[in-house]
Amino acid sequence: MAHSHNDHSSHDHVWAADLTRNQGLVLAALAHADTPLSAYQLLDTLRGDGLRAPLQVYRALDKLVERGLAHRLESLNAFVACADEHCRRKGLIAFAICNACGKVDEFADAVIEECLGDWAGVKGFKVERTTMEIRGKCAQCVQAV
Amino acid sequence: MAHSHNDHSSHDHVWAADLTRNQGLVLAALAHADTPLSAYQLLDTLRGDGLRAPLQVYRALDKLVERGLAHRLESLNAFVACADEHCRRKGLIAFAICNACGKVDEFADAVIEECLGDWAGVKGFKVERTTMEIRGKCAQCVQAV
DNA sequence: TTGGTCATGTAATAACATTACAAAAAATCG
DNA sequence: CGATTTTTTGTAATGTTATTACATGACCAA
Ligand SMILES: [Zn+2]
Ligand SMILES: [Zn+2]
Ligand SMILES: [Zn+2]
Ligand SMILES: [Zn+2]
Repeated sequence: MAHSHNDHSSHDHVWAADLTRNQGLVLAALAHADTPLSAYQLLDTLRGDGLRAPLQVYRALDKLVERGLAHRLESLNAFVACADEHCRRKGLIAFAICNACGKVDEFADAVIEECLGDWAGVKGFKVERTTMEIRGKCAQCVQAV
Repeated sequence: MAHSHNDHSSHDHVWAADLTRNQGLVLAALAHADTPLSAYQLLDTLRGDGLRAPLQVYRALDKLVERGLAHRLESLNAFVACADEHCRRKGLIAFAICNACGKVDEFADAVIEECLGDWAGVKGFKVERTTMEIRGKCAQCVQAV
């Protein structure tokens, strides 16, 4: 791979060892943001690191999402770093997105997943992927009147 | 309103009486489709009826979605007519979308909604709107090998 | 060395959605 | 009724998100 292993020295986390340079840059940008970022926001953020075209970002995002290191929020057309290193061992993931401050809370719920499994069993539907996004106001923003 | 009350004679359903012409056209197009349609697909479909610009479709969709007569599928950037005349009396709505044939099954699940309410209660999150979209294969397409 | 696979770079284009402004139609009210 | 206000419509331009097509370079293995 094209990964040169000398670009990540300033990062807080140990990235999956085999990320390419572009993937590492995108994941780092997502991890340091406190709200979701669109592909074009990522591109702007990373122009200083040599990224120039949307496709470079989209390709990196595809891989990161595929590996569960990042998630796409369909209702925002934006992306977040995975906030839970165990989320791949869990099943369905849900996101609570604050419409006021933009912060996202990632969580898993076994009961919801079970409900879904029941429904799918009855209907004969084969679930491949589930999007669950709750929009509203986080506790902090509710208090802030 | 601009509704002239003479355009809907051929429809199978009784539309909400106060739809405007554009809203009626868009809802009829969605209702007659057997898969979700994007705004631009709707526009193409309705060019013969005089629609020319994306905004005409988007405006109609906004109203229809606001009133619960149509739903937006975030993971497809597309829209469907509401398949359940009582869906506005229920709470959370989920959509099972077949990746093979494109058909969408709209359903409500009280247990999932309750889980969500519990989670929101604990977290102090004020839920405004929930998107739940299950992607996979419908029974028919699973069988079709 | 050669061929295969994966990642990258670049340009162009497609698909989805909104802003801004003007005009027409409908509802409201004295 | 006519005057006012609100809603809907029409149109153009623009902004945002995502993909296609094609060429190149890096790595690996036969
Ligand atoms: Zn995660
Ligand atoms: Zn908030
Ligand atoms: Zn519905
Ligand atoms: Zn199907």
